[in-house]
Amino acid sequence: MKTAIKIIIHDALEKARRAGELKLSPFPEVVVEKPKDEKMGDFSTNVAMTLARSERKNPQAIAESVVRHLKNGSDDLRQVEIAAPGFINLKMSREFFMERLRSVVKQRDDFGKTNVGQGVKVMIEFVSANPTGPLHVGHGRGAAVGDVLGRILKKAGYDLSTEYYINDVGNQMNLLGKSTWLRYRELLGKAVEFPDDHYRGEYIKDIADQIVAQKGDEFLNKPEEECLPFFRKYAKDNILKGIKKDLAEFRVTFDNWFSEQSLYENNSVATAIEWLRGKGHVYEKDGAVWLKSSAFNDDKDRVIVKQTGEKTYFCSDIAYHQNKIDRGFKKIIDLMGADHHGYVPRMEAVLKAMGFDEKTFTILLVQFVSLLRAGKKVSMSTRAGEFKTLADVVSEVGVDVARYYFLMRSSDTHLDFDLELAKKETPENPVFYIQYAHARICNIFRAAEESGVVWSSSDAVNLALLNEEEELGIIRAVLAFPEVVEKSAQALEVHRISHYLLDMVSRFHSYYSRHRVISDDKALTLARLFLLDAIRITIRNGFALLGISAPEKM
RNA sequence: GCGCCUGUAGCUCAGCUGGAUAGAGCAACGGACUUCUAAUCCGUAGGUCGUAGGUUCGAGUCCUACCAGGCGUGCCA
Repeated sequence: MKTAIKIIIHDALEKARRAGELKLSPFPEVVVEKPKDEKMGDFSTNVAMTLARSERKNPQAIAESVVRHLKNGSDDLRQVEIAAPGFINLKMSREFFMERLRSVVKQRDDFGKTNVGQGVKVMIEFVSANPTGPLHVGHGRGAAVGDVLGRILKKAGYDLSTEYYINDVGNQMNLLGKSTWLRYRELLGKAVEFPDDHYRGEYIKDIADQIVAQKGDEFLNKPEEECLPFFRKYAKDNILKGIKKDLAEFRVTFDNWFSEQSLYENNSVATAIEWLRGKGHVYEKDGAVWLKSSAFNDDKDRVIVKQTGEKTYFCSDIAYHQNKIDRGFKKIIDLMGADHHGYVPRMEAVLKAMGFDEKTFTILLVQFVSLLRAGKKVSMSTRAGEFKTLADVVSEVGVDVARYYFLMRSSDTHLDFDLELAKKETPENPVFYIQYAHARICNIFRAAEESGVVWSSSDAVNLALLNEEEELGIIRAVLAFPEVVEKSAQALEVHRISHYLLDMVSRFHSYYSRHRVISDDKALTLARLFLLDAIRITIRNGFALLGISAPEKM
């Protein structure tokens, strides 16, 4: 919608230049926004102010000149005003809005689609939690944000792939295998000493239990080294299966699950190191191999091969990202928990060293989640305290609520997730507020059908009857949806969608309480049903982006 | 010490990449169900945008310094 306005203003500027009134070098970027107060107009632009300096004229004079050329341009304009200190406020004709409202209903599920992405290949990697235990609430936030970001990017016209990187090698895997093996021995009556740095969770015992059931004491008298590979793999597979199940229930799916181990098996890690060595980005010191990341803005150089000959986690991550580049992704997004933020500069250094445009590599940090119950912090310790896994939270509050809570705040602020508040079906809980609007609309359609109204979205419906101030406000809000999607995609911010829906829907609730939709005035009834259909479509499409259901009854 | 995030109404948070008189929800107070769903709506009250400077026509937004909270600063992942 705003692009249409941009073009109109652009044309007016062009005419002003030809008339010799403005120099326009350089030609300014036209910024169109919505005025704070809807009474001032439907749109406004500040070009006159931004031009003041380069034109060496005062904004008022520039605005006057632009407006002169605006007036005899477009049928869509109803009124043009200049406001101090130089804003140009535009009011659009009714037809301008009504045409677009019709197109919302025609587009249905596609409403909100844009093409800012222009089919650019994007990879977004998220969650990527070690398969050493079930997902916790923090992972849940990352999962929700990553998943929704993906949906938004797709809607905005990107060619998107989502991926989960599985850290299935290295020290953590060894600890996992060892932990399981120890629990196994314990179950079979051996006295074991369980080290502090091993995985102590109950789930390890469950896995050991399964192994006992399947394999009996087969491993009891074998040496540790012979047992560990089996325990490692068994525990990993088991936990990974659980992670996949939890995510699926949370409505999060991935296009690809990428194994770290595969990078070793096909020699990618070694190849990556050699490649960097060839470029002179790698050197040896103290018996280890270092990446010269400090040459690319990192605080210091980083070890990629330890003295022991083992590769670090960072090392395979280098190979992994080289792999992403090789697969042709032009935009690479990594989601990480904020506790990993120390990792950002070195990762950026790697991408720079590999010659990848730094502007198209983004690490998004998702801040912590504090789980509360009625205002009191829920302990997140591994000890069998209160709810701590994602699955637990989901089963308590439901998927819709859980997702909404993770998505309602900007991801770079800490999030308080209060379980009691989340369960309340009151205005304190915005999910229900939005869902209720949808259910209400569906109910009106049911009532209309029951009373014999035959509604349609045909062009014969006279939208000019939508004259109420509230109606025009809602129409404007509905039509803004594609821009919200676009902005979310550009800023990589999911919470904009939640906030938008809340605002749009509150206009509907307010409208609902002031005006009846179904009345004896048949033409007006049809026009209002048309509007409600558009609102309903927008709620559904918005919820589809958030992965939240839109119930027809509540 | 250094780095990252945050600081906006009593509470939880927005603020559209620098625009017009800083906005919602909750909590408080007062109203609205004989109607298409009251899981709703209407009204009142609530502010030194952490502090101090700077940049300009214009700053909650940008730059600098400081204060407070969180996180990080491994040959862990």
